[in-house]
Amino acid sequence: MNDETREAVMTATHRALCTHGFADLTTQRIADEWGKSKAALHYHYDTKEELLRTFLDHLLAKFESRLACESADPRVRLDTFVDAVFAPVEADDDSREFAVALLEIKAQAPYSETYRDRLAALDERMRETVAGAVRDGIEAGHFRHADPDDVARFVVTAINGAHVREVALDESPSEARRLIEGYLDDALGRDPATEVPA
Amino acid sequence: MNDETREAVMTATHRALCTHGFADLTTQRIADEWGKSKAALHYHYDTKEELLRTFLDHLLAKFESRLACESADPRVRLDTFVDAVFAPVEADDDSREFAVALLEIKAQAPYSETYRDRLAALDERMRETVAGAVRDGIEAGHFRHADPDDVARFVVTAINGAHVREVALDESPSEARRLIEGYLDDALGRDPATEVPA
DNA sequence: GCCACTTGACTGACTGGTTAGTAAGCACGC
DNA sequence: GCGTGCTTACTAACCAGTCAGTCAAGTGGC
Repeated sequence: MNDETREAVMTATHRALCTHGFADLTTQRIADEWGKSKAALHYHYDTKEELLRTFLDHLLAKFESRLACESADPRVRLDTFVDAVFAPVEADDDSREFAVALLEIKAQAPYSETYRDRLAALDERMRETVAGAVRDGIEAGHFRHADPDDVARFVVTAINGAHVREVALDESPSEARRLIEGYLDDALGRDPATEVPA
Repeated sequence: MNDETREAVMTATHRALCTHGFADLTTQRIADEWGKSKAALHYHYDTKEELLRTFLDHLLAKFESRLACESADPRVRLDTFVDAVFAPVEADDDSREFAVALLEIKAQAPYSETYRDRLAALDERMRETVAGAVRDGIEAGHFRHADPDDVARFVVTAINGAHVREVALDESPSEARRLIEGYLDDALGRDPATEVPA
């Protein structure tokens, strides 16, 4: 398949997903967004499931690339992580719709090993990012002593909670972000990083 | 409608929901669990939506009653709350399946004002329970000073997160419970309550 | 330069299956 | 005999996936 075609289908899937939600996402609607026929979609992807699997991989790869931060300062790495999680993707004006669709996917994870695996990989990546930064920050004397894995798990759990609340209660995530940052300050006794993020 | 009939339909809905999940919950499956025909359901409830609205009310009323705790000791009230949230309902051996279905409902909240309203009411109830206990605990000198609303919001957010993780990652909620209790100890400087929960 | 053929991308019409909701009629207690 | 509670049989809509065929862009032989 053409790279250009692939990208167009991924974009169409994303738009159809945001417009109609995961539960009402049909191959017809993806095809409509794409501007081609439903049969053309089945020409490139045998089943709807295969298409969605590809889409999810595409999505998580993009998100993981946003988590990457090479800074040597663990305080900067932690700040960048929180930014990456809470800031909407560039040029994506339906980040709210996307959050909705993502929660629908999370809710379907018990019925699909594919989804579960992808989400588990993403979760591990997030926890490792936080735990690594906390560990390095303690070692460097920036943070007070704490269990890095516990802090990471708690922070990511709170992020998961903020996600549900944004979707199910239509609550702005900014409140949750403030509380999570407050928790990090208390738990780690953070001194503010003076470096600018790389 | 008969009270007995109502209860039977609610139980059937609950079972069908746990067995098939929310996305695959059909009137036929509810009718099968009930032991009557699909048309009999439509005799009592005009639409599927009306039935589900009734079911959700039934469900949240039951959960709210579990949150009720009359103890005068705020430490006991807080413990009871955490117990109520994390302990599975009595005689409910598919609490995991129910958690799955509940997340599916949360994910559908953006598309249904009914669901959103019910979930918002439940959330407020939970936050008030925690905030009230924290406020009283501080006043009574059991807890160190902290913003009761902030603590409540953070705890409930973490509980929301634990819920997603249980469903999407198949993670036991016990780990999250430990972290939340640890947070409460740190944030409030809790001294253990010696009373037994009422 | 032209013809026969292949290949990749695609379309429109269709199939089989599933769904919420409806219609018409039946049993039974009062 | 009449309403309440129910059944069987149906409908209209919608869905994923299939299929036969179209079209354009090659490819090789001569």
